[in-house]
Amino acid sequence: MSDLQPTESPVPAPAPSASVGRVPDKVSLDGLEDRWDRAWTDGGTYAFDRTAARSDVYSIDTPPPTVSGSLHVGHVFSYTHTDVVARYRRMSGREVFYPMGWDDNGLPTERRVQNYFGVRCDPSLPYDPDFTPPQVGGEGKSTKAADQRPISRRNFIELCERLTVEDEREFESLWRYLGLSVDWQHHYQTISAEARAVAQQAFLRNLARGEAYQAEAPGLWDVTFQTAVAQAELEARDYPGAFHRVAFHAAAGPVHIETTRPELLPAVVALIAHPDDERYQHLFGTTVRSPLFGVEIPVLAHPAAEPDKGAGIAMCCTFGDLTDVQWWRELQLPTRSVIGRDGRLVRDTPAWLAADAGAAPEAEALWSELAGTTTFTARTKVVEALRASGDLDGEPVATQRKANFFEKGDKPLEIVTSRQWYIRNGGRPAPGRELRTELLARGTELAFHPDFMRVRYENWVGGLNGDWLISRQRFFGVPFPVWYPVGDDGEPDHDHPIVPAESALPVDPSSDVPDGYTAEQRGQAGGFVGDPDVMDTWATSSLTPQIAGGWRSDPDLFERVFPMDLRPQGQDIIRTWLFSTVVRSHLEHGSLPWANAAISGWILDPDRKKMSKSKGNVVTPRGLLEEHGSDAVRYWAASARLGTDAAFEVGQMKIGRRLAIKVLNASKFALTFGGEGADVALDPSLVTDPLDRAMLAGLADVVVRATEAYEAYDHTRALELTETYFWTFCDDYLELVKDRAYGGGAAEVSEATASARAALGLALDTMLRLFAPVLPFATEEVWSWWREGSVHRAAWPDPAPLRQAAGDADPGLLGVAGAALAALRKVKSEAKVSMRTPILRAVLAVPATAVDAVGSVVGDVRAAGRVTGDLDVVAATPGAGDGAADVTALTVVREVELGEAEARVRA
RNA sequence: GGGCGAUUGGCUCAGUGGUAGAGCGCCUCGUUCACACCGAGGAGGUCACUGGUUCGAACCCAGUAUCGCCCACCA
Repeated sequence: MSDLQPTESPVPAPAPSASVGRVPDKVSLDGLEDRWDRAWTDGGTYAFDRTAARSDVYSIDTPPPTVSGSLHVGHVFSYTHTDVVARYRRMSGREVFYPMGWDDNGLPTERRVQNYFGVRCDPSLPYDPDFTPPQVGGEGKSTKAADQRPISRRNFIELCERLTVEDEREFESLWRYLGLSVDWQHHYQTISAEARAVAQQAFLRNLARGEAYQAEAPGLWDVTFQTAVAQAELEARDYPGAFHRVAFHAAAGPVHIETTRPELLPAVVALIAHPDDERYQHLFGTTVRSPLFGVEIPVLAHPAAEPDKGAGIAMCCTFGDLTDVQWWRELQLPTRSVIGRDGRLVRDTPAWLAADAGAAPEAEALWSELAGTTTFTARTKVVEALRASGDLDGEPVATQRKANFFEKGDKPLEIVTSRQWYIRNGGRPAPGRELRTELLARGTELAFHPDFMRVRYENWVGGLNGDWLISRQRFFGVPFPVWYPVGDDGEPDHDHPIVPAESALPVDPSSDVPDGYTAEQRGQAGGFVGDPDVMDTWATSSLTPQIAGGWRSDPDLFERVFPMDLRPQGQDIIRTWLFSTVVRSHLEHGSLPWANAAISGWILDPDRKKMSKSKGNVVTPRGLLEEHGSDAVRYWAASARLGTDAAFEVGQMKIGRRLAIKVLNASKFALTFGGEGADVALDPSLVTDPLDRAMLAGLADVVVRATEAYEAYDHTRALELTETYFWTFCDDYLELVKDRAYGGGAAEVSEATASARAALGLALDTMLRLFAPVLPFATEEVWSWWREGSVHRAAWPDPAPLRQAAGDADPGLLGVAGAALAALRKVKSEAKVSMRTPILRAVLAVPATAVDAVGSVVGDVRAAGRVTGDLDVVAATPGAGDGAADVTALTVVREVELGEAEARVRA
């Protein structure tokens, strides 16, 4: 929230300086998470400096996790990606605005509060300031609505806030343990007063500009939740059905149609075939009578009818599907609704079936059997009646069809006519086409990572078939900040909504009273009523940049963070969260809400299936982090590229753990050569040895390439480059130089020794910075041994001092030396002797082009290979011209004489 | 039906025109004083398939197959 909520720091941390300058005897990853989390909190390491200019800021529109759910490994995965980016940008000199939000608004919270406290929301009730819930903790209690006490919306929201505080504390704790470099001073809740005010203010501005409007129209309706739903919340699922071949009656004989929804027969308004369909030409312009109900309906032509579907002629009902809506609208058909909001057939006899209005008596009689039944029961009854009347041709043929479901629902959606609020999103043909073009253009401005994710945006925007329906007939959520005048006839005037001043927001029209009215006038003729609906949860989440950035309450902050730099999110909500945020920003600010969108992939379980929540919960994120260590789990996450699904792989975490431990140990080793603990010189001018220079030259290349990778949002590449070089550094370079770095214990430090020590220091300093975004704990631990401050506030490495130290050294020389060392190791390995076994004499054959190079490092190779006598280097390939020869493959030991290691002597 | 990804050693994945790579696993060896949560060495792949372009293809083009996902599909 932009109204800052100070975060309490649970336990005072030890002064960070206590450990500075001392390399411990024994290193460990255990306990680093808690220790450094405390130190970072106390040190304000990730605090956002709100005096920074916009150009220096890197702002992130963090996805707010749903707090009434639980975090699973997928969250850990994608939030790590964001944190890696945040840490890189921070080290690159940007002031990172990285808030955390909690999505505690919406159906999941609503349901949880109902069960937990045994209440339900009734917006018609007045607020009770002294309310105490009937129960606390829902285990084993009834979840039936009848057993839940009705309370006012405000009381309900208070309970939501009370319950979500608990969840949010737990979530924050996990994020801290994972090492997210969030500035916890900046966190927000989608249920908070500020978020509600932002959502209402944005809506009022949409309304004032004509972008929000109300319409009475057929729309998708969930009968379980009894609310309208938006196109973005649809999910097509397989649903069993059956084709029923049904006869309509024409003068010339029966006309057969096929339908999977015979219960809609009473709602039929026309039969429709394709204009070019020869079979039905003679019927166009005539009328037929519906079976059972005897309603006279026209036979019409429309190009949307598909000749090869079913019988080729369709029965158009109001409303069975979206095609019906299209026909109804374009052919101006009457409305004959028979399905109510509860999913049952309406109880009152529809006018066109009433006997006293001229309908056949049998029609009304049959209707009386159907009234109030579910669609399922009605279908059975209609089919029975059709069979009895002989209008069912043959038996129903089972089929599997696709039906639209609300993504959270389990019954197919019906189409119900209702008054709803919409926001323009380019989904409508005539007035919306221009907006659609603009929004598609925004899509091309936005940098998607990876780029191919853009097509999901384009597909969605291009395929919209209506504006964004934002009203929901639910109780918990952000209410529409409007009232309607009630006329003398007692009917609300929806065309002249009464709106509050922006300064009065947030309002709840079910309890607040508009200016110029008194509370007593609520619902009275000549008075007012509040809009009963709430906004879709996406109507609030589409404003996260505005909520987190202080659009309403902190314009100074907003100025510095908006438009934001990054929106990280999952690919599944491009059509919802990403798109709706673009719509709001485009309408309100005339800009994109952010410059970049980083799309994380799915976590797949070992069977290559999307990891389900239930499976994810078996392995809790906390357990995972505690078992492997946060750096290890972060390593696993960071090893997966953006937009790519990743396997949940414990093996990768073990590798990460090994890497983190190696960082600790190798650092300790590199820091202890001087004998004076962490006193390692970082002076590039001390580096004189060819091998040291080559190592630093290679490292400078790694810095350049890793930086390019991070700039391109390719953290995986950056990590891989760093990691590979680090292992070469450990396995070859450290081995090669350790004797020289020890300096034989001489009091006077030779130039060669000083060179090795300076190179080690420079390399370590650089590699810690390179690893810091992925392994924040291990790198910070090492940093604290010998450097001041936090590595996470240190500058991203600069290749310049490395290049200065390297001079014109060829980075390939380290590989040459490594190959020479490997050849000596191989001799011992094949002889099955200890690596400690001395080599009394050897001849090293190398490619002709590498003779000089090996010669320049032969001292270090001799030491590392424990060659006590002569080590001659000769050209393996007489004659030049093999410039491309692979040193690694061609470097072999020709003649060798092994000594005996003390170990073997003892054995 | 339209689209987007993917297909490389047992596993997880790099590799976008120049003689196939990494890690894990596996095999062999090594108690080395940074690290046994270790080290060294080794085996292991006709890069899904079929054509084409090219001096040369894992990589470019066309097509096919399989897997995953998005959109459309309710008569």
